[in-house]
Amino acid sequence: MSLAAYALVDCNNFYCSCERVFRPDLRDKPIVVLSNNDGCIISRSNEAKALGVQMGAPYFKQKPFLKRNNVTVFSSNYPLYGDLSDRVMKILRTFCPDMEVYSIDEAFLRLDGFSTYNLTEYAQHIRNTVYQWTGIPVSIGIAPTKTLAKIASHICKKTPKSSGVYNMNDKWAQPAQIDALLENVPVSEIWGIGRKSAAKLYRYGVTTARQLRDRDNAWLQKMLTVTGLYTALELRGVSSIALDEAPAARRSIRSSRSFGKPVTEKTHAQEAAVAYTVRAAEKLRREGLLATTISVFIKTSVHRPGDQHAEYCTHTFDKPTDFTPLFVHHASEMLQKIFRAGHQYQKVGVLLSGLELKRNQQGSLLEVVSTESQRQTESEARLMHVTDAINKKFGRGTVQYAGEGLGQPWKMKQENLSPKYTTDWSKLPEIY
DNA sequence: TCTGGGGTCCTAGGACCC
DNA sequence: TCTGGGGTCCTAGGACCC
Repeated sequence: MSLAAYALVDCNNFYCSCERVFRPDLRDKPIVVLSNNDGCIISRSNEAKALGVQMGAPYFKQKPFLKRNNVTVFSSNYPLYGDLSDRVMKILRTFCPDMEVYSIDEAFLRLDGFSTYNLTEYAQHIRNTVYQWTGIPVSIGIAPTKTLAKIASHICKKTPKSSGVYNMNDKWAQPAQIDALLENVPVSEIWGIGRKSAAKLYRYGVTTARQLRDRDNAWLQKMLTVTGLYTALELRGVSSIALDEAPAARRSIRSSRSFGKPVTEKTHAQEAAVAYTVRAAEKLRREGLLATTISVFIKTSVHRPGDQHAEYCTHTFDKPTDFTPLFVHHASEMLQKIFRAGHQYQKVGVLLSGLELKRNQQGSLLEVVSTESQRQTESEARLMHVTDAINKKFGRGTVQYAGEGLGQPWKMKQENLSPKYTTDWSKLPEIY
């Protein structure tokens, strides 16, 4: 029987690579992409990594260094990354229909059906095609499980001579080689082992992937719950995390953002809560969903230890809805409740959950609907439809809720955005 | 002065029911 | 009003992911 084969296709430095598609002049130059609010560095080109720029480093601290070293800085352009991601995924699907789109820049392929192929060569071919058709370089790791495929793709990125593909299955027949390989993987780098678990494992002397793999099941489950056990099984080559080809429906929608500067006024916090509520509700309708609960949270900055307050509050509706004014009403009310004067708040957020498909709602034959409430529902739907249509056509915020406020002093910082690259999405097709 | 945003899953514990 | 075990459902909190 042949070995199972999962491939992880991982776009290299994805956001940076996307920016380079439109700026070929930056091909061998150091570049970075910043998070929202120009907060921190979330993508680095290899040249930037070589300079020692750290992932997640606060931009304000790195700014002089970046300037000195001629690093080109981009603010994130998510519509662009989303579009390029779609193109990459479409190409991958033509090579292998058993596919899980794992994130904006990663996909798992299940290559079991390709046993007559030389998988390494096939992966090379995939890689070359993606690069030719999109300009995005990818790394591909192949292994008997998803967790090992992740490791394989890491190895691949670190080994220049791998030329973009690393096939662990080739070595599977020589256990000593696999042992040696896992010996070199720190436990903290394993997919599914985060900071807390890594620290815990360290305390018990488990520092490498090989050591984790060789612990007994009961111990693993006790220390790391079943998810940790699955991870260890996967390291042994026993596939325990299945390919998720049709991801389950979304369960929640969140809209939250850090303020441009700390907020101390209740009205400002409330305006932000309303604005995020409006956005979350737009997303809800765009995806044809209804929500049964809305939550609002508020928090101070972790970087100000002397001034800490975080709280959240939830409201559940009698029946699922997508009506913005209703969300807005409850969001404001809850914010009033959790806001405490005297704190410098850093962030508020809104979460819609208990989601269900709107079309599953229609045609409830058992419910007795009065013509009055029927008419009410219809006019609500029409109102939402019209506002969404106007905002889509003329830009977000054309029709705005009074509660969002006009000045919006709490808004994300924009000063550092480089105007040239915040291109309106509608302009991009002209470039192509 | 300035440190992202949006998700999922697992578990423990409480409420409720029989 | 007391006694008991066990099941289900919900939620908050923790941990992880990109």
